[in-house]
Amino acid sequence: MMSLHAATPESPVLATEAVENYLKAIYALCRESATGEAAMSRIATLVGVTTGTATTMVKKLTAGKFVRYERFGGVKLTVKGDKAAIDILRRHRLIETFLVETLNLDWSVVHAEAERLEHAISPVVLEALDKHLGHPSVDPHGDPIPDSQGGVREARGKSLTDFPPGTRVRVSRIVDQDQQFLAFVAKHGLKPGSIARIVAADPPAQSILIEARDYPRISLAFAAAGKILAEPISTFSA
Amino acid sequence: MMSLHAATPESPVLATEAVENYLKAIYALCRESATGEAAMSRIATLVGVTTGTATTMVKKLTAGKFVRYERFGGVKLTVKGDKAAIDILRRHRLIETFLVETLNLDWSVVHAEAERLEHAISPVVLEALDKHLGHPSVDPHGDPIPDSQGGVREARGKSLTDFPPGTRVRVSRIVDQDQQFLAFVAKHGLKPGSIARIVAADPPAQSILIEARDYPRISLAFAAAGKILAEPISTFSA
DNA sequence: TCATATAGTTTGAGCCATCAAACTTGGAAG
DNA sequence: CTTCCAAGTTTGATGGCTCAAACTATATGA
Repeated sequence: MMSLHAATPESPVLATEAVENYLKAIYALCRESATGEAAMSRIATLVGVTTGTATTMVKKLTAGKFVRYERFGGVKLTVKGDKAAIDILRRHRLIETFLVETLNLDWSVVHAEAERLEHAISPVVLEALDKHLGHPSVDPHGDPIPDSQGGVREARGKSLTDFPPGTRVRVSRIVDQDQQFLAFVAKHGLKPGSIARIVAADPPAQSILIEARDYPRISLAFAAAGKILAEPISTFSA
Repeated sequence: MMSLHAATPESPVLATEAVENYLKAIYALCRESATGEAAMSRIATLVGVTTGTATTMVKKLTAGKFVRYERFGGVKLTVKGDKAAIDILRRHRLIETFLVETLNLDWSVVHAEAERLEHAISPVVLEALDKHLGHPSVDPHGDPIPDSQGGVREARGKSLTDFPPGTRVRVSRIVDQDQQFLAFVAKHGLKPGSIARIVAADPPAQSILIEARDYPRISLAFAAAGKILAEPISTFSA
């Protein structure tokens, strides 16, 4: 597995904590953008720095062959940058899983904790953690955990807004790390693995009515429902 | 429990990773010095910087009220600095214990790993870890783990060189973090908890002969034996 | 086509932690 | 006493990351 903790002679750019954070941000932005490129201002916002700082850093990443980019153009990960980003993702998600599974921390708060630890964990500890957890394939939010070779199996599942009323579904993934939102999701029984039924859709109100098993029905704005992915359940299974 | 992760208004000195490392070093040096003070050059060596850098940093620690010191004088921890150092020690030792107990990593390599993680772990995660481990009182090296109030119960036990030949002892602590030495200790069955018998002492050769239960007898230089602490066992117990 | 707003870039500065090298102290040995 | 050395301090510089503010390119739309 590739380690970010060794500066190779051919690349003078250290994999510092800052570098790792930029790579993570660029990876996420490339995923969700139509063009597959990340805009400078989005990178800056996500990392939490000014755009000037982001420009400077992206130039350094370019020098280190982590990204491809030219003045006023979009930023794209190279194969090397992609590998590095996936490695960070693996660390982050295994740590989150550990915090929930082994330490019983609240599902909705582990993201921030993992954010700090992911930069300090070595390959040796990481693999021991992976083994301890039984080589999990998804983290507590339903996000896929890349394997040690860097392979990512994106979770299947469509957004809750895409199911016709009446469908019974199993929640598979929550695509948002906001603590408030995650707490809300947990409170209404919509964590990954939960079973729920789409009661109705109300397009004028931009919301749907949903009922998780053993929870009262609630109405959910499209914006929120869109961040919850699920799979339909045939009434016969489970 | 005191957290180093919040800069309080009254102290403009951040508890950065560097600051934590200096505090740990100063704590260790004050313990083992006769005067209870740490010499600048020793601090520099332990932290791994030049003495000039250490001087600069100690001045900053003084400004932050972590230590007391004046030009050309020794360095001493204040109550605040002592608390901070003990907090770091607690993090370090709990992490080491976790790495050995939960992740089954080799006893002799966990020190370096803990060194990296101790700066990234938050109070919340730390307390969860402590609970998960059952509130252990010593780490794998036999070093005491400070409790969450900052109390440290130093382990009892005398150095192996202090027992008369024939004594049966239980190893309680290894006072050295060198990976080589720890591996040696493990290889000959002298980890904390092990039972051994002092076979003979050979003052001219500056060594003792010792035999761990189920291991062949070995000869051990005073220098090495001095770093292994143990308690005598009455033949009736265990 | 031109003006302009928006996105991006550059520059000059600062902070943190570090080093090398020049300098200063204090004490021990003669 | 004086000398001298080891220990400690200071200074000037660097690298990494950041900001604010001045500047520039691009695209949109009038």
